[in-house]
Amino acid sequence: MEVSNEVSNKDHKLEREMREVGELSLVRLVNDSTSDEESELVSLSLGISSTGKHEKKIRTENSRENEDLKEGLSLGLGIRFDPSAIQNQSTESRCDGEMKEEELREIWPPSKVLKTMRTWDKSEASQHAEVKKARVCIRARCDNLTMNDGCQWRKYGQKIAKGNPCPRAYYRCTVSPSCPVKKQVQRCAEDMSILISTYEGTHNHPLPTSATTMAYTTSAAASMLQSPSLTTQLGLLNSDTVPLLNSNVLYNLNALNFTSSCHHVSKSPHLFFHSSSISTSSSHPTVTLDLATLQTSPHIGNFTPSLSFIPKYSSTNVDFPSSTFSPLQSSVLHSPCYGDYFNYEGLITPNRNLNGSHMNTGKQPFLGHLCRSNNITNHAVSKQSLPDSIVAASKAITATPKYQSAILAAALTAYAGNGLRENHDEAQSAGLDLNLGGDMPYTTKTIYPNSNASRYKRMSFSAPTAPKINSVIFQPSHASKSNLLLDQ
DNA sequence: CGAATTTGACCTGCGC
DNA sequence: GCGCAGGTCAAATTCG
Repeated sequence: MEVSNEVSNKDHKLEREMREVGELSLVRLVNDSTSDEESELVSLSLGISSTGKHEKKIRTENSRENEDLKEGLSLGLGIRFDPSAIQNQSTESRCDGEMKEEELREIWPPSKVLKTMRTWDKSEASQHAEVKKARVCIRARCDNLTMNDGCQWRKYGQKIAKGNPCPRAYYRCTVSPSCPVKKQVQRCAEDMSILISTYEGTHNHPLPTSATTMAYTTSAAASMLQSPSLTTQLGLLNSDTVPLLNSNVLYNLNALNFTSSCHHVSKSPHLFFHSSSISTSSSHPTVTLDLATLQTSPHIGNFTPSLSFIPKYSSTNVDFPSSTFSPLQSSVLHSPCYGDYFNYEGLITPNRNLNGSHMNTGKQPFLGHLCRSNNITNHAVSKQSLPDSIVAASKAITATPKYQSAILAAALTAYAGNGLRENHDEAQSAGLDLNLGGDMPYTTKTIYPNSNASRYKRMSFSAPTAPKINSVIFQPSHASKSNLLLDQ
């Protein structure tokens, strides 16, 4: 009995470690692909929450085990971060229709086979336990038990977290048994109608079209957060560039495939985010995207955020000049594309351009996408040409290699959200199927509530403790000028 | 009957 | 070192 337990524990250890190695390798890949100068980024990314010593250990482990992992990881790597791979994937799903769930399952071996792969994962992970993964937290009003992000999840645990009477459910991505992505779902204590979904990790497998938006968005947000280039160089950012990066994450987030009950979001013709935040808490750096305060206000142009940012990697406070919300962000948010990201069923519109041809091969500049989206008009919103400030911002960013990983992440997000349909009628006239995104149903059924109180006898219901985190917070303000505060 | 969920037990990290 | 809280495991249970 003891022996079998020991073996079992070793298996889990291996599983964790294998997943961790996958994450680290992926981080390296995305950085390598951005520029020649990314070697610095690689090490910084790896070192986000680890010491140099640990980093060294990771690399040693990686090289030792790399050969065995190669096969298991190569597919996911290519699809995840290689733009051409993304293009291929997208192209395939556009040409042949959405990659069906069944097809995905055929690609991956049965769970029993891949259980061995997970076992692999664990041995590495335990050795790299200190390497904390970035998380992307999404708050959205949703009546359903869970937000439909297009992925398949399997519940593996549930627990009451301190300060919230609602149980937190733990899910694992089951599209691929070796996928390291996890999700936590919990109701907001203050407002039970708000569902808080926290994503961790990056998918290492092909995703259903309906899931790509979330995947790329969370990936981009996480990359943004993890990018030392962004967090260490904030002194070079201005109020245009910060929203520039964030806008694309937020922009793409609006394509989330909410279930129909999330009408507050899915039926909104024009969406914008009241707030998003980045926290770099000691345990897990987290990007929080708040969809719960979405509004359909036509006065988006008045949206002026207050911004505070305390970079994790720098002890130096940075003062940003006051300014209104980035015109680029404003234009993006105003974009008909933005509003039309949801079709009338609240589903993601396909990644096609107005001609029905495939868009964005992954070689187009990031800003190009944004400019193009600005050209597609059909709504009664003001059209803005790209202001000089944005051009300046783009120059500033592209001239700074250290921003490139963040840009890449944002660009991937843009790719995922590219080729939006102008509206449903136009799509139909073009002979397109707007529902290519499909809607992979959840396999989970019950998350909340849990009546078994005895299980949580240790829980306490004290008020949430004051955040000890550094944060970036975008908040709406009706003041003429935004407040850019820095404190630590 | 296999797959998915539930839930008590256990592990781990962190603060004191 | 201890206790707490978050997170995970895995046997039992439920579901389709």
